[in-house]
Amino acid sequence: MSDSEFSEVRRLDLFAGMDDAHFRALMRGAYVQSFPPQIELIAEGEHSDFLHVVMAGAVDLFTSWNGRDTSMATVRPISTFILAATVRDAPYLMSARTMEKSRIALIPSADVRAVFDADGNFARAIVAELATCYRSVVKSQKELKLRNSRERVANFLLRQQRRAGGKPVFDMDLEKRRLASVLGMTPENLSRAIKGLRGHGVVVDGTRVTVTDQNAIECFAKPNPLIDDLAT
Amino acid sequence: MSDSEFSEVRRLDLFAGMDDAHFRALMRGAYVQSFPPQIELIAEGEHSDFLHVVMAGAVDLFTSWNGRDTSMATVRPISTFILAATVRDAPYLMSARTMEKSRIALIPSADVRAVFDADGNFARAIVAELATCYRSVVKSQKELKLRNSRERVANFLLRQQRRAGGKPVFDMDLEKRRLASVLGMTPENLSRAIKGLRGHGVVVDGTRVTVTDQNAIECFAKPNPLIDDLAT
DNA sequence: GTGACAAATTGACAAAAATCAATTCTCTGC
DNA sequence: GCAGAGAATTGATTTTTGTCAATTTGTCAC
Repeated sequence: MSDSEFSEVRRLDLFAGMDDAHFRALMRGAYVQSFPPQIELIAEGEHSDFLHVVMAGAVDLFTSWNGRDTSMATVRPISTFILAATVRDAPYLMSARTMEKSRIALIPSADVRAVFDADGNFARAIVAELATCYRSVVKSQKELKLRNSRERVANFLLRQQRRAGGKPVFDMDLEKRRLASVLGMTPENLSRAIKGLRGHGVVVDGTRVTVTDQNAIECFAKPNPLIDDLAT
Repeated sequence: MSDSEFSEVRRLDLFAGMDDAHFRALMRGAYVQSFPPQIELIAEGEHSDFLHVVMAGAVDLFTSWNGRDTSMATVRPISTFILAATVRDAPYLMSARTMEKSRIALIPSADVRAVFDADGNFARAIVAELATCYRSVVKSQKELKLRNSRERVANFLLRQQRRAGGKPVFDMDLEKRRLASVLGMTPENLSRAIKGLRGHGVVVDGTRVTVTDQNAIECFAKPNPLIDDLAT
């Protein structure tokens, strides 16, 4: 692991507050590896031997059942995934694959659990992280159950706009077929939903989104902080 | 709080391992209250002042948006809810109401956070509980995205059967309109789905479920531990 | 640039699910 | 036991979503 990577990991909320000796103990067993695109990093059902940290690139968390599959989330730098499986010492509920060339740090789960017992700050950070993850799945579940597909698309675009700085023109940083899967619909339906939003002040051309009438789209989407705010 | 209630709370996974002095400190500020059915205990968006523990009865966690609403989960004794909001000191994402006459213990959130800092065992228990909650929402989200309504009903019945001891005849302990909402469908559709399962070895009469062909229903439902196991 | 391949779009259609209206059933309180 | 209210069911219909097939668009290696 390079020095700059080392300190990048160190700065993560999860590790920032912990004792330096403990952090170094964690990193001793860790290693960083580069993966090409479309590599399956973990498969659901496997036992969780490592906590993963995405240093660069992007990772898709997905799951399948009975021949169908669906994207649950995208993990972008710098953040961790499968923390819950690690602390519970339980099998992964989701599979993970690189979406692009990615650099991943792997920290042995056993070390995470050991240091957790020794370092109160780390324990607190884990609690905060888990609670945040939990709340984020709850929000996404609320969206799935309360909104139809067009509403989900509209609100996704508004969230994306905010992430991109709030300007009326911005980029979807996501392949459409994956977005469709994340939003729980087919790519065909996503196409139609996007077309349907033209009447509500949004035009999408390829990956470029233009909000022609901010008021109209917000009026249609009715974004709600208890669903759409990423932070709280 | 009565002595028996006190020790019931004490025995919860969340509190079982913690120091006795800390537990008593937590309980000092806590109080227990009885509520009639259909009382709204908390409303989404409110700030989380108390960790709630259901001692008796049942509580429905639900959420609404734009005039629609949906049940997210049912909390039965003895367990806590809204732990994530408490530890994050953040607003509730869901509302809660009693489904029947219920007895609820209320523990000030500030006390929970304070004792968390002082008691390593309690911190560990909170992490375990949060990770479990997180994984349970992930499972439920997987079910929503990967299964159609009839499959969701079939798997729900199998889960319920297991909870009830695995015998071929058992009770759904849930009102059908609420079950429909939990499973993300309308009551009308639930009715039809149940009728459709008659061809797959299950008959439902009122609240009584009879599995006439265990093999057939399992073959149709294809239950999966990574979705349907409550524990892992 | 060109060809090859994957992604995105479009239209026609099918399936799933929601809605609406009308009963029927099941409690509960009297 | 009976009335009334809410829950559950049923049928008819509409809306939403998914599926399939064909076409267009975009991207990347060469």
